[in-house]
Amino acid sequence: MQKTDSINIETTINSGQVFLWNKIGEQWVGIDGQDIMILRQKPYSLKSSGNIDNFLRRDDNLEKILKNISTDRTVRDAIKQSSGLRLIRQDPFQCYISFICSSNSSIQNIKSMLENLCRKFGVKKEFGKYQLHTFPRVETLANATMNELLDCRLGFRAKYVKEASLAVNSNKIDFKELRKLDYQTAIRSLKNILGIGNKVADCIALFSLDKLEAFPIDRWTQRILLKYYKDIFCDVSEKPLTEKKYEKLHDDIVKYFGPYAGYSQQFLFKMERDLNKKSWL
DNA sequence: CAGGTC
DNA sequence: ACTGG
Repeated sequence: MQKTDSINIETTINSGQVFLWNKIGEQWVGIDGQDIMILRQKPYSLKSSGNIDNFLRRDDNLEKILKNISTDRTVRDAIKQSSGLRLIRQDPFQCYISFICSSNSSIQNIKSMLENLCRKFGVKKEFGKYQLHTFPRVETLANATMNELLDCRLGFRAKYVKEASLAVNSNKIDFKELRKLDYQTAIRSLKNILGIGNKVADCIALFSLDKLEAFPIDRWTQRILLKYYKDIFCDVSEKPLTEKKYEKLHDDIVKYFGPYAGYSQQFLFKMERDLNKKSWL
């Protein structure tokens, strides 16, 4: 069991995993599916209408995982810089829609799109002294019209969100089943959905389906690989990856970083964005 | 140009 | 191609 006080809430929220969070005074208030969470570092307090231990992956043997990925020097430095950073286990539907919305967008804009969806399709819920809209239910989003989705400023992602919601509503996508499948099979299934490519599938797999070998390769990850690992992954560049190059690179990455590669990616991503002074939520 | 995808 | 900075 890990120490409860070793979680750095701000670092964890501000690491590109979650978007529907706001800092109100000293508290971070966020939405995970139908749940509302209120997290505070000082004095330390974690409150949730749902299961906070599940959200924070308290079942992970963090000591073992960090020790495992620390064999790489750059990852070891990244862990030191962002101590208390945790991987989060998100509501799968929210995670799925969130990262479909993430394509070719900024963190601030992704947050805005998701807030619009919650305001329009979510249910008002009270928790503590706060009242906010939860994330839309599958059925609600599946029944949304294109115009309603376009009103949420989703742009070309509107049709992806519509199709993706219909797929879940019809059980073509079943998160409980995907969770049981191995990484490759789950990824293949997710990629059948319009709007989900390799990178988005990896984010969904890592942040909501317990696939710790998922290693989302985006622009930042490519820069990281080029900057720190060019001798290990020979043909990396800044150019967009083709389908096959992504898969080949991912294979090599898992061989190098190991079964907890996704944890490595999270620390590296956080480190490099902070280094370049990129803003979060 | 933005944590990509079709 | 949407959209916002």
